[in-house]
Amino acid sequence: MSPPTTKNQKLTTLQQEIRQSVPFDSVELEAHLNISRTANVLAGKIQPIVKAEGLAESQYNALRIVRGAGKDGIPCLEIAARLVTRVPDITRLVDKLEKAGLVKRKRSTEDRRVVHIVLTAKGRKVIEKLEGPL
Amino acid sequence: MSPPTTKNQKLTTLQQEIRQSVPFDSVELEAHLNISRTANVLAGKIQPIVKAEGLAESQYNALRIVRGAGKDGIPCLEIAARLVTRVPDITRLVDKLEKAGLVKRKRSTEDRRVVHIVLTAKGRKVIEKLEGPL
DNA sequence: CCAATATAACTGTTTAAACAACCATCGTTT
DNA sequence: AAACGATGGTTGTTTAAACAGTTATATTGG
Repeated sequence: MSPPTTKNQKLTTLQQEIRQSVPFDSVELEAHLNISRTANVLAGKIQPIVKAEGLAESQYNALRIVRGAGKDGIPCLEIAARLVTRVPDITRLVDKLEKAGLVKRKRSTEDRRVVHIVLTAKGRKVIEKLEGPL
Repeated sequence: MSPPTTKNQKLTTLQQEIRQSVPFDSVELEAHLNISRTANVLAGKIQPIVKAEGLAESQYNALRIVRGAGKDGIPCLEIAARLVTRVPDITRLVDKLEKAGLVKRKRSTEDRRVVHIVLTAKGRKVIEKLEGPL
């Protein structure tokens, strides 16, 4: 159905680029696909950089949040709340960061339910090392 | 993208919204986070709709591509190439669609390497059912 | 004060994504 | 036509995401 497109053709819209022959049901849906695609492309550029330090993108974002919290640290759930993408399992994400020695857990004394996450020196070094390439 | 207005507080930038105290390293990075976040929010609205039919978003997108291919079907890898987000494991994605009875595999006679994916009547019905809500 | 409810974090389990290795078939070269 | 590399799909395995249920502490209402 789609006419054979040549490789060097100039493509302008997403519909052309993915050779979609059927019009989108709605402009909202098309917008969403465009945005998803853009996010995906950008993620593809960032992933290999942070991966060089053994981090996934969400882990790197979490690490930045922890750094922003300062030396008092930040409660676990607050990290999840601030992450740009929803992460339902912040515990295990922190597990990995802690296992890598980038953060450490500190049980709060005021409210013994909350666990504050604090950046370690190693964690700071990793973030700073990644600042340039990113 | 228009900043969402929450109950008590007017928020203008992503930095404020996620209460990020540290400035972003670069505008590119901030842009990426904005886009990722937008994509994530939109995905959160679409997911529950397609999930009602037992589909993940990538599965739904793949199903739309198969529909666009018409009755001759479409080679497996061509689906992967047209998907907006990278899916390295198109085989198992098709596995699930086939198991759900939404598509069927058809080995090509001209080139016995390629497998054409064809939409079933059930698959078409599911797509049409989802067109409204989406 | 005690029961009830809410909150913060953890754990178990299922499902999907990511990466690599593999098999079958085709086109080409000699 | 036999050998070669390229292409299209599949399979195995590791890792992360998603969902639900559990524990421990805090807060609230009677």
